[in-house]
Amino acid sequence: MRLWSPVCEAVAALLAPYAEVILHDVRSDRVLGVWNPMSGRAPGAPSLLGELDRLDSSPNGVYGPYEKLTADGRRLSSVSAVLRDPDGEPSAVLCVNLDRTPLEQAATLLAAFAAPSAPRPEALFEQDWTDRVQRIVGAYVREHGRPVERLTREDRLAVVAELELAGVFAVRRATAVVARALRTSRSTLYALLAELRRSRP
Amino acid sequence: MRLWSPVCEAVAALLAPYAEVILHDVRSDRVLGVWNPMSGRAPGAPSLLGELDRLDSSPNGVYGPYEKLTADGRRLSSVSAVLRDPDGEPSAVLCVNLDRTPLEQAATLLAAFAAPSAPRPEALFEQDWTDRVQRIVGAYVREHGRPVERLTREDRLAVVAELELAGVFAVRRATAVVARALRTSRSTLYALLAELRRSRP
DNA sequence: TCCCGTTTGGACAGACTGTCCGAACTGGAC
DNA sequence: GTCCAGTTCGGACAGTCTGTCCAAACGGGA
Repeated sequence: MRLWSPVCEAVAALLAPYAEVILHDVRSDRVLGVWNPMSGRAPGAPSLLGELDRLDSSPNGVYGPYEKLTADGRRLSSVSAVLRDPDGEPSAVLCVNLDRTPLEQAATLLAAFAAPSAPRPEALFEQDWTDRVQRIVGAYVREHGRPVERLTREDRLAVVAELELAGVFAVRRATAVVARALRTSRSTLYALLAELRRSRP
Repeated sequence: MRLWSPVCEAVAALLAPYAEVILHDVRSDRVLGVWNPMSGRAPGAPSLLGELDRLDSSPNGVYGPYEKLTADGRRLSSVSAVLRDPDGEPSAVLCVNLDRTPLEQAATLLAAFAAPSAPRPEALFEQDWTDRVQRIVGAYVREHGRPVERLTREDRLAVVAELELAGVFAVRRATAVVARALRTSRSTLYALLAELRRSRP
């Protein structure tokens, strides 16, 4: 698939130094090549393309852009494209990761000039998120007339879905709190969560 | 200080099995005794009473109740009392930790009866909290007319204080994002954070 | 009673957090 | 220009938290 290399190189050069281009092999699920490496991945590494399942679900084979968060705190905008053989079979996946943080920082910088000393209402973050958990669980219980300890697997799955949707699991130590609120074990909670994210990642 | 043991035992018995009573020795900063152990601490263990500094700052020697969160997700209401020698010298600290989760669960259970199928508007959690970080930083920059990379130590300290107040650091992976937004290193961010929490814990 | 799907605690690897350190850097004072 | 105190930085580290896996226990039908 060295066929695609020039394309990758061109894209990488165009967007350097803020974009990384990765070419994945569909067959072996491995990284074929990386241009402008940022994420630390190298050729030969497993692709970890959970997305491959979904790749057939887009009409034009292009996915994203969607947001990623790297370990060191950069925000990436990421797009993928399925590359096909002449016979139409998917053979490779091209991913471009663009680091948004420099742009954002430039934006805040410019904003400093543009805006004339704005007031700062800055609504606070949800402080007592454990209450939130309790309330979401409570609401479900109420609607279904079943006390927490008698919820079925499906019930809990639904509640976990709601909590996930509400972004609860982005909070530190949330799983312990949720598991306890749901009267279940850490193990089971993770199982539910995995099941959930399998169906809608 | 076995003088206080009966008191501890009585309190523990009264509130069992949802309360833990810990008696600390001020002199050695160690745990003298534990009744109804819940937190896994045992006599002889270091008290880790950072609170000792503040103990003199309350008129009656009673602190709390304030909220704690245990590793396994229980919410505790916690109160402390400074016990004094006949000569008025602080000699021990009595801590009572009451597990609130059973009560809360009972409350949600009862709510299921009391409330007639409420609607569920349930405002969502802050989804894109990284934007929030950018905005808070941006607002500060704007107000002080200094671009991010030229903020002084004091500036950053102030921004971190705001972010902390906004609960940002309760979110997973927040430090990396903040460090990057503040154009500083992880190390320095933690230093600022430590300095901050030292002054107002 | 047996069976099958579910739940659980425990073990585990890996990620994340927070601390510490020596080295490098910075901006004044001299 | 040199020196110094204060600050920042990257790397190393221990400890915690996350998420996965497993074998054993459980539970409710057939």
